[in-house]
Amino acid sequence: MFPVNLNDREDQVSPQQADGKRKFLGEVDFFADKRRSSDDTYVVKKEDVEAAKRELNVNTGLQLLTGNNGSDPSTAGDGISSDIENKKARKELAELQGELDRMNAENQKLKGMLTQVTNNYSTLQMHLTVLMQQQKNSKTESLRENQTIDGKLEDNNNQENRGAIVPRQFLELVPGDQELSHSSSEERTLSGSPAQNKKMIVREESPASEDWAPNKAPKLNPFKPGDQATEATMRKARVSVRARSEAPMISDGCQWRKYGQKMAKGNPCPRAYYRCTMAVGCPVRKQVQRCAEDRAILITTYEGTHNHPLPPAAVAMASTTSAAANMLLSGSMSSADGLMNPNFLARTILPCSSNMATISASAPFPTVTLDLTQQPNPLQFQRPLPPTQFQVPFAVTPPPQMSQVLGYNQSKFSGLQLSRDSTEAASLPNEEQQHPSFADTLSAATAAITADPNFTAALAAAITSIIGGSNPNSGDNNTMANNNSADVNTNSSNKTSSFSGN
DNA sequence: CGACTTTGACCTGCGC
DNA sequence: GCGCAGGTCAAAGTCG
Repeated sequence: MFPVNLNDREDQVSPQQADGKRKFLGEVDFFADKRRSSDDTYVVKKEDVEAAKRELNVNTGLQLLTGNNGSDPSTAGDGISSDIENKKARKELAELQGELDRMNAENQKLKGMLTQVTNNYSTLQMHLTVLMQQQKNSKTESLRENQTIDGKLEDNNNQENRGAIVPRQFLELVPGDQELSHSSSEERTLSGSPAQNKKMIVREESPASEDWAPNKAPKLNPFKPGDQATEATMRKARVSVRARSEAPMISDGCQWRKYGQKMAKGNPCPRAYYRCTMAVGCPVRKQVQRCAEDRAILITTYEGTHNHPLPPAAVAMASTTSAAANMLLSGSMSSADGLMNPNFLARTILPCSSNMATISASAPFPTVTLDLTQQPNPLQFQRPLPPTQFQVPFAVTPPPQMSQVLGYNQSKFSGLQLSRDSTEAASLPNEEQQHPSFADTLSAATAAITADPNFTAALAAAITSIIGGSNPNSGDNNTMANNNSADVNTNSSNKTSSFSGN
């Protein structure tokens, strides 16, 4: 499959080694005489080569077919010996096939085990999340009591609480030092997802210690000077999600507040700027813009990492983007040219998807693009990319996690015959256990993305389960349909027509 | 009335 | 230094 330059390989051994190899392999050194007689001239006559081949009966064919082929000139006219060889070949073939069957069976078994382990891991993680949440709540209560007794204990308790902030464990893909640099002990409650039906208590940053700051102030984390560069780079790293959606914005479980809109050069559609409002001082921002070539494609670019607990639905997208950004950065930092191996990243992000993961090295920010618009349509593979982008097509294989994706928002896609994850599917009625072919499934998924922007978050949830093991099924659909009321397109595109000269 | 959006102005970085 | 483009601010407007 990979072209191998034999000459290059030959170059890797010394002449002495090469000579030894040739003797061992029974090869002929066409250059030996020439080398001996004339050190500088390596002229080989074609006749010499042919004669040498005849003499040593060198077979340069690959002989990949082991079946009996009567017309094979190499065996013609050698009846008895060819029969023996054929039998031997058949025997070897049978052995190989047996071996292949064994390996296939083992492979299937391992796949099943992997699926089971993944599911168990997800379940355990959810349990852990809930338990730690409860523990954190109780600690917060005790902290409040301690504060009334002795204010000096606050720091110690904060230290403890840092370890107890659980929901962020899925977000801890970034260096942990940016976590909770809060100086304020002010608390507020956030309504969690209906799935958890709990109140999540978060420490709220005072404006003075705000992690994120406007342009005028440095956007760096103030508490650990040594990691400012890391934090700055982390903030710069971006994850872009391309999704086909008629909705103005994909729902990712977070609350966003629009703080600006701008006409970007080269795109008649305006770009909207959103800031996460789930916690004061959350540095996460996102940009939403329609694709210039195809207005049905919504490009959402995330930047930064949440510094507060998130509902499961938001965890999915947040950890996906965070993981992608982190991997991008860790890779870019470790490679000389600032680019990591695109194959590695892309496969890590979407290891079993037919979608595209694109890494852009274009300045100023390293960007990972998760392209969820890719359909089984070969034309889409011809989409031109900027020269600084790599595009990695993935083999279409039906991953176990895919069923999680497809089942995530099943209620929204009635009639698609999608199953939940493998463990859940076992308990479903028969008609729900029927798995569609993967091609159908993929088409359905694409249709679902097109039909409902929430699906994008569901897909991200599954991606997350691949990356970090969080359970996308833990999300409640209701949390996905959050109160994002901003409308880049309806408002803006109407205005866009008046901006058309731009 | 509070939360949110809109939109013009401003700031910053970059290329020339 | 200047102009441009991206990004952000903040006052005004809108909405429930």
